[in-house]
Amino acid sequence: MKCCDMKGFLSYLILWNLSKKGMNGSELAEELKKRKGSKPSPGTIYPALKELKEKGLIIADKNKVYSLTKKGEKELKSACAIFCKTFYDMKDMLNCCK
Amino acid sequence: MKCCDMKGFLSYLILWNLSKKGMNGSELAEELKKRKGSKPSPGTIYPALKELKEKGLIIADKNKVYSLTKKGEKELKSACAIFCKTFYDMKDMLNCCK
DNA sequence: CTTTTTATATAGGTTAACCGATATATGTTA
DNA sequence: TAACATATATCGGTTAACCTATATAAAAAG
Repeated sequence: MKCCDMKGFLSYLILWNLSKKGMNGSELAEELKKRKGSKPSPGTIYPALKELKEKGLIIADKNKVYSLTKKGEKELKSACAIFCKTFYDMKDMLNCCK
Repeated sequence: MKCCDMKGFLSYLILWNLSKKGMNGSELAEELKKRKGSKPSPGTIYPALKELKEKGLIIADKNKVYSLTKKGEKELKSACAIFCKTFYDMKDMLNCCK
């Protein structure tokens, strides 16, 4: 166990980012870099997109710009609910690192 | 890959909870149940506590009530910073699930 | 003191999440 | 069109995170 590595939120963050704005794989990687500090590798981002697509949560247009399906929007909403319950006191966390 | 499973925050949440209040293992498990919905098993919680102790981030008193060390407080602060950077727009997430 | 319950500990195994390396496809410039 | 750059795809492997099952210790009840 590696403390506070904060893995496991890639798919969540992909859905979240795509809900804001349609993006292709590399734009998405840049977006994640802003959040995480390091850019996820192609071997991370494309398999993740593939799986989300196969699950019917996202779709791609001809230019491989991804966006959420209806199902994806529902999924994101429920994931947000879990997130918010888990970190119900996240506002205090904002103060913590000041 | 299992979408939106939100693993990987156990240690972070342990540190966070202990920073609020000293607790033993089973109290901590109850606290995590409130957040996650399901109670982490003994095989999850005690190895996690052991590792955090071995890393010098937490200490136990005679009654096995754990609290943060100075090092643990520093670690938590930096973990909070990472969390807040990664989820800088978490306020929007609160609205998302309304 | 004995029994029962509660708490803690640990070994072993599973898997989700991710990355490195590599290959191919697509676009861009000369 | 050739050379180069960028974007996408996939395989194979690693490991962090966690759980199940089981054992032991401690506390509470009888």
